[in-house]
Amino acid sequence: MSARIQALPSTLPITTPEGVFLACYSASGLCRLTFPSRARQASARDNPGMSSAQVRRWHALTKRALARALAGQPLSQLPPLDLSSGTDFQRLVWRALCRIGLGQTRSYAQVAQSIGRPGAVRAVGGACGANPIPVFVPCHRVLAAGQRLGGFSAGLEWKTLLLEREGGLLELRP
DNA sequence: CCCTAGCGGTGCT
DNA sequence: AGCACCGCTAGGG
Repeated sequence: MSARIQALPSTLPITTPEGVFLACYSASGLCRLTFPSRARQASARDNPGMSSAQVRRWHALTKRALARALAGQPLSQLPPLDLSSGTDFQRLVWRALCRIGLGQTRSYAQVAQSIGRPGAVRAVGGACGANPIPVFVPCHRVLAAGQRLGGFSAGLEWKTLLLEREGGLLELRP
């Protein structure tokens, strides 16, 4: 019986002025961040007492960085991001998103261009929607052509809020 | 504004 | 293999 201390993904809450986010950690880092939702998030807190020292350290970084992001400030140090859940294409897109700086935006077409798949515009939208770590992997900085807001799976209010906080806000047409 | 066609990746059968 | 989604886009009423 291997005393394999299985580092089960643990999900921990983060209380912010905007509501309670949930951060999920795998053995290799932050693997998911979910927006507050009016729907119950009660069950999501699995084993708060069972998180390892490392997870608690990562969580401290996540909390601080999220607070800064919501204030429109540059991120502080992040925990390692575990993006292994994605396909090759999705990870390619997510890496590209990480190169969009604070206060900047790109179009889905520009992102597609930047990863050398100029035709995969729509697929880029799909990959953005599959982004497991929004806010830190800034999928909200990708707009539709003509500075239109485009979509956001977690709800367009979040996309708008994040863009407003980052100040890179122009006028967008709904 | 609306509609349409074409697009690439993903997931389900 | 096929098919139906899509956070898209360009082009044409």
